[in-house]
Amino acid sequence: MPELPEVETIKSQLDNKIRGKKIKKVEVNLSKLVRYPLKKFKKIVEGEKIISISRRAKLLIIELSNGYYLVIHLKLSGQLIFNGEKNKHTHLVYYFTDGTKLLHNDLRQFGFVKVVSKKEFNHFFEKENFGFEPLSVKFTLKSFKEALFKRKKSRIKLLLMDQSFIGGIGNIYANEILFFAGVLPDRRVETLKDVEIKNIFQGIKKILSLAVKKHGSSNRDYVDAFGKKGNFVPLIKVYQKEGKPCLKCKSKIKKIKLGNRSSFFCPKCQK
DNA sequence: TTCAATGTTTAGAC
DNA sequence: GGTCTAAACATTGA
Repeated sequence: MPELPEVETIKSQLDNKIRGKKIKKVEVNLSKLVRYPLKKFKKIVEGEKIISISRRAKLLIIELSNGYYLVIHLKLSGQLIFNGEKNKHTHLVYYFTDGTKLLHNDLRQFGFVKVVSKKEFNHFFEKENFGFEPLSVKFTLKSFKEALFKRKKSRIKLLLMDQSFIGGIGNIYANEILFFAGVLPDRRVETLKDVEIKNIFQGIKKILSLAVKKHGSSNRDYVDAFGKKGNFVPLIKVYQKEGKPCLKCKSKIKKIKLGNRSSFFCPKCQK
């Protein structure tokens, strides 16, 4: 579940809780999550202080005092919980010198932790080739239009979820943004009118910032850094609402497959 | 028992 | 090169 709002929530909470703490020991119960030689990983992490926590797209970045960075992706079901209770999906535990700890859980085991040195850091993100950071002030209507112009044939929903186009939007928010904008998910970029592009742009900003404020969506497994669920689910208008009446016009919400993912929309409100 | 699920990557097709 | 699809990863719950 972690899309931008969920990762952003965890980032802010962890920044508050673990910045400045020193890692005494790291326990690894499922080594495939660690995309780095295990012995080296422990050597790099143990004994270091946490300098900062940041986010790029859906990645969480923990900066260590020795110049290394831990780059974490939660994929579908990852959780980072401060001082939580261990369970059978707890694959990593960072123990701090003050007696607190940070759990990394992952039911589906798709997530990962990578180690990146200061030297490799810029190169790493160039290689990842993330697009716009949607809540940044640098992401403007003008830059959005210019980028869209290069992807004329794409279907708009697939593009919103394309991390090299714009970073951080997943299936839930892509559906919600297009409902907000009144645009059908399978529309080709070249058919979009100017006002529709503007509405999509505003939808990106509005939906994502509202979802950050609500600490994200807990549809299944997502919890924040305190193990609590997010509060955006009651505000979801179309995602997984197939057959339910549209909140605006009472038409039945429809579902189609696009790029192997479910897309939900109101056939009357979205054109 | 079968299917779908929040994300990404890869292979292959046109 | 742009774009699309299916499959793979692992597990759960409907």
